[in-house]
Amino acid sequence: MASTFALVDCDNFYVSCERLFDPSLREAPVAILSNNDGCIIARSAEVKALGVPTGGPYFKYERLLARHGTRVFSSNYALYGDMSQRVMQVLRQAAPEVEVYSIDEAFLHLADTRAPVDQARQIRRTVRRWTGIPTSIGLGPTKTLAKIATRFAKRHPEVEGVFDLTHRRDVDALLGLVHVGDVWGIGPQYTKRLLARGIETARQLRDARDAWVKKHLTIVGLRTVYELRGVSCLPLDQVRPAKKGITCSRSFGEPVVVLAGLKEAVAAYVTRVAEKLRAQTSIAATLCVFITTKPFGKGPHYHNSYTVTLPEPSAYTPALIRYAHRCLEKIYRPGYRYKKAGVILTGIQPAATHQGHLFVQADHPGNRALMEAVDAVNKRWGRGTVFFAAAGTQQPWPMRQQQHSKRYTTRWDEVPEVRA
DNA sequence: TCTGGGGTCCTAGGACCC
DNA sequence: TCTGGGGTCCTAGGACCC
Repeated sequence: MASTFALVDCDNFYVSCERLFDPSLREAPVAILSNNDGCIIARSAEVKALGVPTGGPYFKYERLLARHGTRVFSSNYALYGDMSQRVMQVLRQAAPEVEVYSIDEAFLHLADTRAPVDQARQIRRTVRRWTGIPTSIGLGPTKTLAKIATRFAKRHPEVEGVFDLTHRRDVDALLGLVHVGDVWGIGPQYTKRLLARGIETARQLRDARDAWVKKHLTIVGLRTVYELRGVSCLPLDQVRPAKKGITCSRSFGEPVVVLAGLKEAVAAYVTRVAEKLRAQTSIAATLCVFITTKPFGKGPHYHNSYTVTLPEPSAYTPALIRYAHRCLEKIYRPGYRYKKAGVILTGIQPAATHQGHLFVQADHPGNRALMEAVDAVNKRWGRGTVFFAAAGTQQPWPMRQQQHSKRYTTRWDEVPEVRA
């Protein structure tokens, strides 16, 4: 028997997290900014109604938002990550099979296949009661249709947060109303191609010719089309696979010109990716560094990257910093105003199974013990308590984060206070 | 003049997602 | 003045091998 997918999607997740800990926000328009306070990445319903798009640059909308009394926050991932875990924990108790798809979404297979809507309502109530986070839930025979159902649930308050798209007749009618660019898996480029072909709705996409879709949208697009037809091609992935690449990159608050500044930034990013690498008990075989002046601003642009294969896969921060600095020296050109740099680790493999190289001692036991000690201290006392001198103490490239809320749930000194 | 063909591996680039 | 960051997968093309 074909099973039903449920997609649980938190409503305005970052905004909901902020509102949870500051009740004065509940009636106010709220917007959350990206790193560097550059873009608007989450909006309350009021802000959406103002026509402010996701990803819109903050400086463009700053005045409009202020005029409507919008409360604006820098993103607080410590808080959102922690709240996300709480929501997912509730879902795991409520359903036998759960795929955590993103920080604010999960696909489920429901235990009781007879009354999925009742069950979805129950899950929604429980998440709300135990975590305070509001959600919407869409049901469908495929993930792609469940996505569309969720969108509908969010846009039509009369369905009270749950919409069921498991019945054929409903699907047929609804797909005719969904713009093709709003289908999961159809981005701006594919939308352009489809519109040029006269395909404007999800229903037209569903009925498109397989051969044409495969040719112009690849096998990925064809899977989407099958999913729209009710043929499930994207299974529920319950176990999160180990990461294949780990990246840390940042735009600089102020452009960086000198090599020494870039070196400090890159060392800090290496520190971060190496932490993530060790947290999943892996080692990396390849390291890539990139620097760029793009994409905005006047003047000559320069973008370059350099990739090294390590003599032996490693998760040892000082060694990785050394190689990253060598990469940087290869690509650095003086005279440019660099806006962003990043570090990417690939060739990731489990630390346990690695067969050590006889003559390369990058990861001898002393190094591993040192990393374990550093990670333990930073876990206990907060990230960055112990760090490598190469990452600098001045940080000439600070992120702008001017409107940070407190880390209510993860820092003892920032827990909410209750006054009698 | 006429000079194979198929398989594998790797990488860069492009598309998508939240 | 001011435009995020971290991922995934697929394809095409080149290198290399037999």
